[in-house]
Amino acid sequence: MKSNIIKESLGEIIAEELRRSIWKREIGFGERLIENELSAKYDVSRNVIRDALKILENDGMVVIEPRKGTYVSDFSDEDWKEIIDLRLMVESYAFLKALPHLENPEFIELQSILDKMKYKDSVEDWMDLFDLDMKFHSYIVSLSGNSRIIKLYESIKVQIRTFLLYLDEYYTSPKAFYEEQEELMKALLTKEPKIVENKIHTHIKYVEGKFLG
Amino acid sequence: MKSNIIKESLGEIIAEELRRSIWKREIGFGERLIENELSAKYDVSRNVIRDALKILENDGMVVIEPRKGTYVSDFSDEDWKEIIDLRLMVESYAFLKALPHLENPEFIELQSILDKMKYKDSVEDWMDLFDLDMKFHSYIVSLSGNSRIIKLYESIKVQIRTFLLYLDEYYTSPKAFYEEQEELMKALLTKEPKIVENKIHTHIKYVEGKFLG
DNA sequence: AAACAGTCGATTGTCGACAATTAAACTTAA
DNA sequence: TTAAGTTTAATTGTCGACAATCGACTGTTT
Repeated sequence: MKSNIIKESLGEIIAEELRRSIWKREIGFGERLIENELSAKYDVSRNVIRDALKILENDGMVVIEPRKGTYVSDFSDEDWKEIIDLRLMVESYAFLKALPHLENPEFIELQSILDKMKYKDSVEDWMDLFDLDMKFHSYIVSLSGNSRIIKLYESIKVQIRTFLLYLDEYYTSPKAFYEEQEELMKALLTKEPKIVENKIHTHIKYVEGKFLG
Repeated sequence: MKSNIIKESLGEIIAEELRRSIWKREIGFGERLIENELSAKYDVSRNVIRDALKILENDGMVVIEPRKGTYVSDFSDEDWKEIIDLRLMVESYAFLKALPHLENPEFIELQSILDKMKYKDSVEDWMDLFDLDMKFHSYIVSLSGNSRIIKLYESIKVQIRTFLLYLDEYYTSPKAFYEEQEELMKALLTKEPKIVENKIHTHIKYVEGKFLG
């Protein structure tokens, strides 16, 4: 059997490095990124760096101003609202499309994620909790069956991840967050489109409301 | 006053050239694109070509297989369905968001597009008709106010344009198409979310149905 | 003949160098 | 002093060359 491993490109690796740097706050919002510096830092050619920056541009993490320079996105409240709205649009759609594919095996998978969340109940577990939350949502989107929407969601996830990172200062109750998730699960179990749509709507707006009022 | 013209990159120009080549059927679906050949043909470096190909990859017009090669997307019926679904998702959402911004000036703009469509009633005017249709939809999406969704729609438009191009063999009644559009306009004029949502749904599915059953 | 390994040409990936552009520092003139 | 023009340094855009990889072809072994 021929192996079908797609070695990811160097650019993609660097892009992931940069993403992590932003998430670790080693790189700040609005900061300018100099191709030469990154080239030296990661010991790859500027070409590779430029590839990486274009990848980041695609998922909205940086803004490239031709002939001027590249800057880490400086998200405004308006940006966050746009992102959350985009998420809401995609998830509402994807969840409804996923409903017919939700059977026992899928529910078991979802429940296992939910179970893990239950014990991440201290503030230190915050990020773990979010990662599990994203995994939960991501899994359902993947069941929607539309590869383009799944791909779009990957890009949204990067931005949501960034949003949550900066949200964590404002957020204090993992318990409440878990209960929210549990309610979403209950809604899914009914397999009633109307119920699911309403729940996903309030679920996402709930997080938005915490930060953006 | 400092002029703020953003000269578009060479890569973007080449990408547009390639798009047109595909639309003019000079390049076929599934065809392999050799960087060196394109580099020679357009008299730019391979670097620029690679930029262009990445742009096309982003809006789904080509598939880049790392270390293997780049191929023009070979859309299957399943792909077309995905694209139409994606369009439906975005337009449904964007139209509802646009409703509050639809006032007299906007309706006048829309009506003027509609008027132009009315006289494109022969089969030869087919492509003009589609372009006007896209302009109509695009204008409403732009009123949604979400810059990310507007950008996403730009990419969907490229694919829709490709779809319609290959649909035109199957389509024979500009008249019916215009009447469809007129109904959508009527729905918008009510400014009733439910009515608009239903109409946009049937409107898009109508086109899909013509081709994909 | 089928399965495998080795070779070779074509193609993509990566690099360093140079050109074009920008923004800042510096002059000069009113 | 300010405003406009000019030089300069830093940075991005483009290029051609070389390295790595892939797939087809060839020959060898069983």
